[in-house]
Parts: sequence; C-alpha cells; structure tokens
Amino acid sequence: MTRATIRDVAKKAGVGVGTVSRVLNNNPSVSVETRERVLSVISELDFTPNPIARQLSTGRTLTIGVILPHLTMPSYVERLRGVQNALAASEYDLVLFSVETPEQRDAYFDNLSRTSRVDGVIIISIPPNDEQAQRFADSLIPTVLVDAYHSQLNSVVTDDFKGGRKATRYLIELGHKKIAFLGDYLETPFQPSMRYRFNGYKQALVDEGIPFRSDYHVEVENERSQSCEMAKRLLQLEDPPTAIFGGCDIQAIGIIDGASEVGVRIPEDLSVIGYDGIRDSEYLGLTTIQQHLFKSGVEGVNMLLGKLSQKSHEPRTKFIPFDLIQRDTTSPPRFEP
Amino acid sequence: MTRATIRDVAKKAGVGVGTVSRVLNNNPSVSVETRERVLSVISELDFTPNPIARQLSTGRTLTIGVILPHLTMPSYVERLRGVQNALAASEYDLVLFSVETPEQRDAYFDNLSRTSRVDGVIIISIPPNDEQAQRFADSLIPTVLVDAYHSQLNSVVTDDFKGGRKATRYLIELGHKKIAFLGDYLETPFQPSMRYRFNGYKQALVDEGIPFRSDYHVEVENERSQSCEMAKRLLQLEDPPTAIFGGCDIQAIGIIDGASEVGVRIPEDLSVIGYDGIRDSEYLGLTTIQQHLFKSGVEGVNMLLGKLSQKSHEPRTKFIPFDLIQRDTTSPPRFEP
DNA sequence: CTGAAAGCGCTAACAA
DNA sequence: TTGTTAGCGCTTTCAG
Repeated sequence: MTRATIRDVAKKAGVGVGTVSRVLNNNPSVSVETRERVLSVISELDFTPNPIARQLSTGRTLTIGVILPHLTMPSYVERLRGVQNALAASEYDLVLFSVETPEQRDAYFDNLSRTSRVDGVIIISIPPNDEQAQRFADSLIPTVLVDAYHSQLNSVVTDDFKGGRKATRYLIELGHKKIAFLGDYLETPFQPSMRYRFNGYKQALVDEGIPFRSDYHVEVENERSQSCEMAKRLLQLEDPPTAIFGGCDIQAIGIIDGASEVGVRIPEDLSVIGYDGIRDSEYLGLTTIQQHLFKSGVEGVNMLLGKLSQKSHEPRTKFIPFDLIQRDTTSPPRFEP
Repeated sequence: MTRATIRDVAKKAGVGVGTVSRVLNNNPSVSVETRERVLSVISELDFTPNPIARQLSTGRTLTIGVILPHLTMPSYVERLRGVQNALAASEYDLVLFSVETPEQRDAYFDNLSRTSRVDGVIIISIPPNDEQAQRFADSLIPTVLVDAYHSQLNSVVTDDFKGGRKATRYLIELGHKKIAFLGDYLETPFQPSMRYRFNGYKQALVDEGIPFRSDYHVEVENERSQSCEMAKRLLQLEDPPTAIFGGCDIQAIGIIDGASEVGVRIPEDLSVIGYDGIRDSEYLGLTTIQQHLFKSGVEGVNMLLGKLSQKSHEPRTKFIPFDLIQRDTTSPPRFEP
C-alpha cells in the first residue's frame, strides 16, 4: 500500500493542501477547529510528510555532512561523538563520510562542496588544500573544520604547538634533560598537527638551552605495536632518554609496552607523557595533554549552526584549551645528570 | 550566484531537458554528438544535478539509515566501520542515528519506519520490540539487524550461547573447575546477547557436571574500572576462582587490571578469557572469542543491498562464525584441585 | 534519437 | 482564515 500524501489528507478533511501544510508547520493562522479536523485525519491516515519533497520545496536538506578519517583511531571517534551529540539535539541529520585514501577525500570534498545534498559540512582532522578550501568558501554551504585549520574557513582547533611545548616544558621542569619524541611521520598529506607538536617540543628544548638530538626523534605509524618496538630501540640506545613524549596517547601506550618489555620501570626509570586524553589514558594512569576531543566536536557543531542561522561570513577560528593531566607515568629523573 | 539547473543546460545546449537528463543517466539513446554537446555545456556551466530533486522524482533516497548505541564501546564502532566500509563501495550514503536513551531509540525506530527518508536501515546491537519489528516489516523499507535478532526481520548475528559455552568449555578443558563469569547486568532493555553468553557458560558447566555457584557470577557496567573492582572482590573470596570469563573484552581487561592490583599473576594464578576480539585484546595478548565485528557490519550491508535489489521478503538470518583465539591469558590451573 | 509535458509531495505567494 | 496555484529540479512517459 502506498503512503498517504498531503493531498489525500486535504481531500479527506475537506480542506486545501495549503491548509494541511500550515498545520504541519504550526502556522498560527489556522482556526482551532480546522486544525483539529486536519490533525485527526492525519493520524487516521497515519500520514507522515515526505521529507524529500519538503527539502526540494524549501531548499534545505536538514542534514549535515561529516567528513573524517576512517574510524580506526579513538580520537576521531571521540570527536565524532561530540558532533553526533550536538547534532542530535538539533533538527539536523548526520551523514557520515569516512575517508580512507586521498582520492576518496578529494571525491568527498568535491562532491559536498558542489552538490546541495547537505546544508553544512564538518570536516574532522583533514586539512583541505587551498583549492578545496576555496571551493567550500565560495559554495553556499557553511563549513567548519575541527582539528584542522585553513585561513579561508571556520575552524575549531587546539594549539598543538603550545601543547607540545607545554608537555616538554613539564618534563624539563621535572628535571629531565634527555627527552625523546616519538610520533607520527611528519610528512603526511593529512594532518599537520603532529608537526606542530613536534615543533613545540623543539621550541621547549631551545628555550631551555637543551640541544635537539635527532637520535631522540623517531617516527612511527600511529599505532601501538610499532611504537612499542621503536620505544625499545630508544631505550636501548647507549645514552637512552629519561623521558619520552608520545605524539599521541596510542603511541605513549606503545612506549609503556616497550618499557615494560625491556624491564624499564615507569615512572622510576622513564617518564612518559602522551597527547590527546583518550579514555585509555585514564585507565592506564598516563600523564597526558588532555585535548577535550568530545568538546571540539560539540563546538564545531555550534559554530556551524551559528553560521547556518545568521549568515555571517568572516571565517572564525576557535581555540579549545588543553590541560596537562598529571598522572602516574611521569616523575623526576632517577639520577642527577 | 545561484546554481545551474538542468534547464539552463538544456537551453544553452539547444536541447530539451529530457535529453540532458538522458545523458546524465547514461541513457544509450542519445546520439554521440548531442551527448558531447551537452557534456561540454555541463562542464562549462559547472553543473551538478541536484540529488534532492532526483530523489523526489525517482522515489529513492540513496541513503541508508544506521541506528546504533552511542559510540562509547569499541565493538559498536568496529561494526559501524564494517557498515561504513561496505556502504562506501555502494551508491548509498550513510545517515547515522546514535541512541542514548530508550526514548531516543523509540523515536528513531518510529521515524525511520514511517517516513521515507532512507531506502533501508541497519540496526546495530539494539533489538526492536515486537511492535517495532512489525512496523519495520510492514513498511516498504528493508531492514536488517546486526548483532540483534527478531523473527520478523533479517539479521546478522553470532551465536552467543555457543560462544559462551565454547569459552567455558575451553577453560574446563584446560583443567579449570572454579570458573567465574563477570559480565553485564543481565536484565537490560537493550541487548540480550550477554544473557546468551551467560547461559552458554552455565550450560558448559552443567555439561561437565560442575555446579553453578552464584558467588562466581558478578554483574557490572560494561566498563573497565568497575570490572577491575569486582574482579578483585572475586579474587579475594575465600575460595577464589582459578579462571574468569569476562563477558566482553573490556571487562576482561578490567579483570586483568584487578588481578595485577592484588598481585595475582596471569596466566599462572588466574586464567582470563574475554569476548569480542576488539583491537585491544590483540595488544594485550588476551585470549578471547573473536566475533568478527567488522565483518558483521559488512554482511549486514550485503544482506540489505540484496533485499534492496530483489525484493525477496522472507526474513533471513545469517550466522557469523566466531573463533576462539588462544593467547597469553589462559593456561591450566596451577594446582590440581 | 529527441522534445514536450506530466508528475514526484511539499511550501509559499497570492487572492479571496 | 483559507483555497488555489506556481514552482523546487529532476525523471519518465508519450509523441513524433
């Protein structure tokens, strides 16, 4: 059986379609009695308005596109949760686009910026290139970047440079001088945030007159077991570090694994600090830079909804503060150097 | 500037809109030269067809709704990944509905089963009640349950009863007789799968003539720290178990935490087996029942796409096999009882 | 092979 | 307060 339409309702209620539409949209200029009559017919016919038709007519899709890297990393998921949560409280639906390859990223960017399938888009942790950013900026559809930045677009970010510097300073303040950095490969088409953290790390060293040692810098996949392996290598250096800064919590956790495998105790023999503040960091008592991932998603949505209601057009960027959470994996170094 | 429409293209190319539509849809009955003319105008005008208009006209939305519990548990995320992946390879978009409360669940169920906003729906780990299932079955939109079952609907499941029995049998075969079960609260409006696992556990005991001890059964939130606490309590019983079956990997990990906190060694003093096979289980060397979560999502999509193309209507249920993965947290008990 | 025209189900402007 | 009507942008007959 085919679904009832607004016309069926109108006919059965003995009114025009316009009137039915008005009661559907809570338009006040409908007399109480006709409204009730229409409502009763609506429930009688079990009628539900067709959203697609409404969309075509109003020009609004009532959906927001969310583009993010494949859901393998907890930090992406956590940001998505924030976005999802904030969107659930709004009238918008969430359409998910998960990107696994640069080609896919380009395809989604292209598609969403030129078709009118969504009213707005949120891009998580994937920086668009200049051309792509320009196209989003030119398109009618508001866009906000979460954990990514581009001068042409709105964004919600955390200052990774400062975060990296703060983590490193903290280790220095504890008394460490031999501090290694274990993070993602710095050259990547995706996120530059790891580079900022690394730069912050170097800056903190410079500030304190500690020379940067390239043998204290290792690049690995964003993944636990490989971090574990490389951490072991660091710890087996002739002059091993007394502290390691993990570019993200996952990597920090890998470092902890590695330390335990080679019998290095934490925090007695080695201090470890992470970055992100994912759930696991809490369970493990990992000292880390807490990024407020969930919140970044929420703020991204808020910014987008703002743009959606009042079409202000200057790109804004909002910084989400971070916190240094001291837990059980850091302490002063064992011996005075 | 407003977007170009099919009419603009038609006018500029000197053809009718029907012809433009035909080239858009690769309809073979268009002469090569008109097709080329139209195509060049299309790119000249930077025209992209409006998906909403197409949807209204064809009656297909080209989107699939996915309903799942809030993304806090890795196993949901992993299933979602499978769904996402399979859908990305299709022509369908994914609209995400994350449910946090029973009211929200009912609202989404109701909404998706009565409006034509999506062409199909996948429900992950949330069993609908009879009325809801009936409505989905009656509606025109195909539905498949992943990790949930209802006789009226298609589903992709794993046999949790057998899984629970297998895990327990394995422990028994290792020589354990004092086997505890630490899992979710059994009475829940959501997923009954924990109950099946528990029943499988009991069955295995019965099969081997081992009496069930209620003090060896503890219910906790699906969460690590609480599992840790309760595991400690189990281990401090006068007659503590020599093996604990964690209802899910997260709980099993909590058990490992607890054991280490009270100085119980794994697997020497205590065997632990989990359930699910999430990533962390691999890192931690946790023996577990591997559920193939990602695959369940993929299979759910395949089943749905099948229904979508040929409207066969008998509800099917597909079982995804599970595997027992032996890793480092299980061994024969220390002393002969 | 192609153009014209009739919808798809709804909203909104215009009259009444 | 209400009914009528003209779109929204596309697909799909139906003629030609």
